[in-house]
Amino acid sequence: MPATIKDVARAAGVSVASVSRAMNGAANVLPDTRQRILDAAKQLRFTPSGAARSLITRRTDTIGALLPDLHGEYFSELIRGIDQAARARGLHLLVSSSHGNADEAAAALRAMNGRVDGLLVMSPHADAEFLSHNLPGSLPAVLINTMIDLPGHAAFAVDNFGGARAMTRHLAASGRKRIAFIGGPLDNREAQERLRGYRAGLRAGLRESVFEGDFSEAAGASAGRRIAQAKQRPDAVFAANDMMAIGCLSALAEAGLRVPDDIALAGFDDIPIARYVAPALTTIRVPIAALGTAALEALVKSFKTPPAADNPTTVLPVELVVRNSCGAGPPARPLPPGAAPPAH
Amino acid sequence: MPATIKDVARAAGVSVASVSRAMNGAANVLPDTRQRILDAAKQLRFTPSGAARSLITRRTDTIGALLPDLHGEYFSELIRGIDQAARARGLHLLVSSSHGNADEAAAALRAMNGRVDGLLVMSPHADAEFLSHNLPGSLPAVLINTMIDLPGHAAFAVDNFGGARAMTRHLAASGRKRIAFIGGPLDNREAQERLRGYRAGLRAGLRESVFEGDFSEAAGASAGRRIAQAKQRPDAVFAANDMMAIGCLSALAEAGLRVPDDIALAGFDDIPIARYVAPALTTIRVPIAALGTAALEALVKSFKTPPAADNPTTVLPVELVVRNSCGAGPPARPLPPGAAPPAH
DNA sequence: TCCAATCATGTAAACCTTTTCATGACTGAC
DNA sequence: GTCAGTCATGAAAAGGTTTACATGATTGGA
Repeated sequence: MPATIKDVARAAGVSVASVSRAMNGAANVLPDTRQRILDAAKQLRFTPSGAARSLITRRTDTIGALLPDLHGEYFSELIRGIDQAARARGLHLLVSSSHGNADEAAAALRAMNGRVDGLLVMSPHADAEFLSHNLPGSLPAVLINTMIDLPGHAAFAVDNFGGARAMTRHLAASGRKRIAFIGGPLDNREAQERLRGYRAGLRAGLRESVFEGDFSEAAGASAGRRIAQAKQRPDAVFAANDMMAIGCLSALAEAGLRVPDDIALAGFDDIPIARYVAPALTTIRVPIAALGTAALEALVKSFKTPPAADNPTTVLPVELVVRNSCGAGPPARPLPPGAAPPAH
Repeated sequence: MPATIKDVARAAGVSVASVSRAMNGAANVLPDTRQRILDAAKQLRFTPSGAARSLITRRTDTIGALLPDLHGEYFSELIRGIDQAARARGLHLLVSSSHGNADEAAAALRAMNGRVDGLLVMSPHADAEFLSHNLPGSLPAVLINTMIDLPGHAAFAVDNFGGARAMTRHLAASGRKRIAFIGGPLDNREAQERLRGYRAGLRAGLRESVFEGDFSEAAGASAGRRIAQAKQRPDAVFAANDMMAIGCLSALAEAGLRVPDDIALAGFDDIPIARYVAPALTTIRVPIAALGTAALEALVKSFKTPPAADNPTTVLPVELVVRNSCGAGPPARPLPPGAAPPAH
């Protein structure tokens, strides 16, 4: 039974309207009265109820983020980008993660209604049909990494296709002949795009060789073991993300293969760990945090001016980062100091 | 202008009460009526307003987390533990981070009121006085890693002191004579405890040698440079967290020192990266995710039965993990596959 | 055939705040 | 001394939902 505005009003001997004014710093309240109210409020440990307040205000100062997951380096970076931009605007963050199926995701979406001013959506279930059915009516939303165009909603994505193609071409250009690919989950848009980029990057004459994976380190290790034993062993492995590349690296090492001498290795994402493994991982740098920031900023902008109906997805460019794991990197060198965020 | 329950009632030709009942699956509504209401609701894309609902229900199904930061491996792990436990109970997560000063933290605390059912607080500003002044009255809260006892609130912490003492003793036992320590932020409780543990672990005869740091990789590198040039160079470095140890590692390598041959190195936390650096980092494993889970579970429990007034902080045990960086680890070996979470 | 019980549905209060409008006191100018 | 204007304050509506209570219809038993 927390104190309400009424309790404060009674204690200060004024009306609730005056309390509201005093608490919100309205100009027209006598210094004397204001002080009496503030004292009473502090005394009673009064804090206005966010629910009641946003019911009448129609603002929550909160944005919701629907993410497939919360942990791991990738999401840590994404959340960092979102949080940074949100904080700069005094917005809070309501996160919701890991929806096993579309129904759960829909429920999460519904639960956000009335609690957030807008939505950031990055979900494997977020196809056009799902969204148009489940997005609470007229709640602004920005789509992340779903390669779909939903009229009235801004969308951001990373150039997964271009990055994967560039990496494949780089491996081919450095003389690798049999380039294997470890794929991500089949139903994942990003994984699909990366696979498509790999295929586009293979020059005529290079044979495609795809191993299945699911973006996890364990899957990378498993693929690595199969690759090490393949009769026609690949001389390069391109994993659809860094975590799989790292898993693969350990499997290759266990099998006695040297990276990059016996086999080149590359990843995708450039998560912080990529710099630290030995050999350091050649990868595609994805502006993960920038993706989050851009999405949040677009969302805030759409509060004022709803985006035009025809809004093609904004594709953020990626960058090839050559390190030692593909044999074309700089000579072995100490770890770069790096401008790292405080750990805790 | 999202549809409200009234719109649905009108469309279905019933009262708002019936709509509410139908939407919430109450038993006493005719199948025929229910279907009509559900159809109308779907047609109008109606989603109940969370604000209005929790205003009357006095439940939000959301828990708030006040954290000093959101990114980095440490918080990623912590959030993972919290999120996992929250999801299992159908709770949402409202996060708030990085409060430069106590006023900001207080504002964040206030903003949570009426939007959450309970609070997880881990903040450098969270001392007993701050909390008793700023915690919205009668909002359940659980304290994390603040070494303070606040009557009526459960508290969890990891054994920073014991862990640091164990690590220092381990280094001493393996023959190191001059063990330097890189400290964390001076105002950080955990850092203070770890320093205390370091001191307790130094046997009589070993001299204390503390370098300043702030938990960031850059600070670790900076300390590493100073250590490499010290006239009486230490033969072991114990960093107050892993990120500083990693920064230190790169500085030592740049200075031409071999780890562990010339100098041993140890960290604290056992963040995922620790396994991957070369040489792999000896460290103290902190059950970060478990800390989050335990805190959330205690919070949920306190909804039903408020904790007793005398609730000593629950201290979670830590574990010494010996790897190669201290010279006492297993011989160089391939990376362990590890049971890693999917990356994204 | 009538009465009691059951049950679907409707009415209205309650949750807590903000904000519009009304009121009345006071100021200052004529 | 009156009147317009200024300004602090209060009364009350509004926001969207849940729920206790009221109502009226239907059923079943006597």
